[in-house]
Amino acid sequence: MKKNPDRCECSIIHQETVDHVQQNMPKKEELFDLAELFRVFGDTTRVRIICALFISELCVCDIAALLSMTQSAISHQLRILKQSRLVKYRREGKAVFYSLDDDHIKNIFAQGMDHISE
Amino acid sequence: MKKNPDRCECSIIHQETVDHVQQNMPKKEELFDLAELFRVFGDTTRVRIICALFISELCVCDIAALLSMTQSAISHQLRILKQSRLVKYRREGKAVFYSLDDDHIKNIFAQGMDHISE
DNA sequence: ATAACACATGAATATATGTTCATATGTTTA
DNA sequence: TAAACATATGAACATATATTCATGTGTTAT
Repeated sequence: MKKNPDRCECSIIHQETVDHVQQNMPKKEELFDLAELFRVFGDTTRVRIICALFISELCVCDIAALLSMTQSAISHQLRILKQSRLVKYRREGKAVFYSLDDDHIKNIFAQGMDHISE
Repeated sequence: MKKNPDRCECSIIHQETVDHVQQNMPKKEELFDLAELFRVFGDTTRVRIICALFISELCVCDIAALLSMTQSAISHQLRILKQSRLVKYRREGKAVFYSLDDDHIKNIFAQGMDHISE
């Protein structure tokens, strides 16, 4: 996944436009972080977990039962959601309850739904 | 990537909650499509292309030069964006100009930026 | 204390995916 | 028509990642 060939093999057609865009683009690192966030949303299991948590706080076993998946698989995915600061959790005895920890997810998902149902 | 073990190995703790969530969740196929859309946003190159197109319509070579990547790599990614109905294109002589074809992307990206800059 | 339960996690495996390379397609110009 | 250019695309390769399996950690109950 190298990303810096010496130069583009095409002759550049619109240098001024390219310069203008270059000057107004967000920084590469910022866009990397943005892609990283969307990558978290780009998995069916995680999307289903998030949608479930829209409706109710749930413990790990609840989610596993709901999605017919193993506790381990769910736990791994919850870790990723935790690392992205999208879910929070609280311990209650042996159980750990997860819930959403972000106000933007709902809007992002709603907009996404709008797109796919066009 | 099997997703249907015979049953969750845990005893289910909150069956009523699980039932309630199950009844109110969007359909699995719908959530698959949603994840598929976000997966498209989950790559740095595609995110950078989209951000560039926020600013200006661009031909393939312009984008390749802008991102210091090969024409081929850009072309492959544009195909994915095309298939997801996120970009459109028009031909002008030898060049093909790409632009955004969706009103939701801007909102989704703005919300995403909000999240990462928290 | 020890067994049982809920959850977390490291390693391994299978699959998905982004880039490269070679080449094909479509358009313009000589 | 042929050459040059811009773009598209199939195959190969390398990397990323989701699930499984085995096992570790933390809590409760006996």
